[in-house]
Amino acid sequence: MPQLNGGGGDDLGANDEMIPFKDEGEQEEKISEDVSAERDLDDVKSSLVNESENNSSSSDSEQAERRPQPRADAESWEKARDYFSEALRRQQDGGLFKSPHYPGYPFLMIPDLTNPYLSNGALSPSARTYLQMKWPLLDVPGTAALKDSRSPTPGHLSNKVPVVQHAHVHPLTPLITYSNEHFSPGTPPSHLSPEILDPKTGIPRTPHPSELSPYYPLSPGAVGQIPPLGWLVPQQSQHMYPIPPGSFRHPYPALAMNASMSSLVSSRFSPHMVPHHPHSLHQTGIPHPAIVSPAIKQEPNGHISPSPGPVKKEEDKKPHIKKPLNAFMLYMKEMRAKVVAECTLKESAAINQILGRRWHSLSREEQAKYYELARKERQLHSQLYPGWSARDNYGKRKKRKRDNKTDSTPEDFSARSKKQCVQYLPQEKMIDSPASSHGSMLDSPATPSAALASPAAPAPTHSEQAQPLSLTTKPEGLATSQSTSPLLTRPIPFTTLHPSMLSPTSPFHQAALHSHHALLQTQPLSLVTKSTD
DNA sequence: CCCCCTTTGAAGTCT
DNA sequence: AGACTTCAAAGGGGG
Repeated sequence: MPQLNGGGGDDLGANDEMIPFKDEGEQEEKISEDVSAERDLDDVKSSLVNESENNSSSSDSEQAERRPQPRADAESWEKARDYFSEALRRQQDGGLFKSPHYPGYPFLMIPDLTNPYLSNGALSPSARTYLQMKWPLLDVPGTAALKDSRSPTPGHLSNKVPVVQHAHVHPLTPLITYSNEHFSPGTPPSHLSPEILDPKTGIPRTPHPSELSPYYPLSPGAVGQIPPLGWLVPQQSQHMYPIPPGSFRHPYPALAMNASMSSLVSSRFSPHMVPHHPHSLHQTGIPHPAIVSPAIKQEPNGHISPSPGPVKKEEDKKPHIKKPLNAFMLYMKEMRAKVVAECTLKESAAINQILGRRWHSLSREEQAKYYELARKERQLHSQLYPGWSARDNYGKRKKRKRDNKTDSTPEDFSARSKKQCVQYLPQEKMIDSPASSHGSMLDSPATPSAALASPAAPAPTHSEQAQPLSLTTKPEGLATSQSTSPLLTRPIPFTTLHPSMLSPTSPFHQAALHSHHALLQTQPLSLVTKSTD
């Protein structure tokens, strides 16, 4: 489906829907402890949120305080800051960036930069750069109006991804993201090309034929717009991605990057996805993270073939293109490390539970950021892989457990996983739900967009269905148990909009208002419907 | 060694 | 149209 929201305002979308807090109650029962734990996490989060809301550049500093970074990084980081400052100035001066579309985006997402879990606690400067570069994607305004003046493209982006991106990236952009999970700890220093190391195995791999002939079904236009690999070059230093000879280097990769690039760099762009080998680069020179070479990726079979081995037959030809990440996934990637840092537990399942809750506790704006980001990713993905369909990946994974989840005792898992976190927690009162604290959920994506014909309309599924039902995955018992808690029915408290959002010029402003209203209107309905169950 | 678990969301298939 | 399935990330646990 074409993503027509080019227009933009609707991008934020997602607001109509409210995200119900499913299971809150149940979960609590199961994991009351967890709740408290969550609180703790929420604290962390709230602090982050504040930062973001303040939109101050303090975040980095704050983070720095929390986790002092290695000196080496400090320098580069410093530079980065300068750069951002500069960008910010431009933004303000030039007015190119009306108010931040995503006020929250900024610093809040950087979490991982200093996260000890990442890269052994020290994200290489390059990594930061990498992150910075990624950000632009987010910045891509859905609206043509926001386009960079330099942008050659017409204002109508229609269902095309705003490929043209702005050199001037939002100053904050860099922060975003995606973590560095790909920057595996112990990632080889600059001279080694991380991209050629299998993240899991750490085994250096030679560019695979499949990789060599990357398949970038980019539309001609898109391709043309994709700049050379300059962005791969770290700003501060060239540690990270060795650029093939001939590649041009731009002093400010981030600035030079356009939407396409940013997307390329986006979340899934793991270094290893970025072949340093000249051959591995597409003419565009831009690998996409979504593409996973069967040979390399430990896919379904779980086999990892470090060795390029035989040129994989057909499979190679058709690399596995991953689905674009959804908003929550993006959030997870970003926040996981943080959560992990907060808790001793490392089990992803447990972490994910927490993340799920935190997700709900996010303010609408915050979630909106991710929805937006996800939307962009999808757009980009669709552009990059026009013919790709989610269906293509069906069956590639090992068959998933058939919903037997019900039998599995999640409690077990939760219980034990939560405990570890609990230790940290202040054990304050266990609030019913994070939602209650924030007001919750609300943000579901895009309903508005849906209304607007946005392709990505976030399925209302969760928001609405989930509520009382506690959906699919949850054990039935839980679902049925108290489902209809007052909490769910609670009107949305969420009234706070960040000032920046209120900027008349900000698309977000409108979207926010729109969504807010929509939300208010819709919520009751959804509640009603749900509660009846 | 490989799947499960767990989360939400998107997109696919099925009824 | 609505319900249901699959997959996306992640990484410890367990068979």
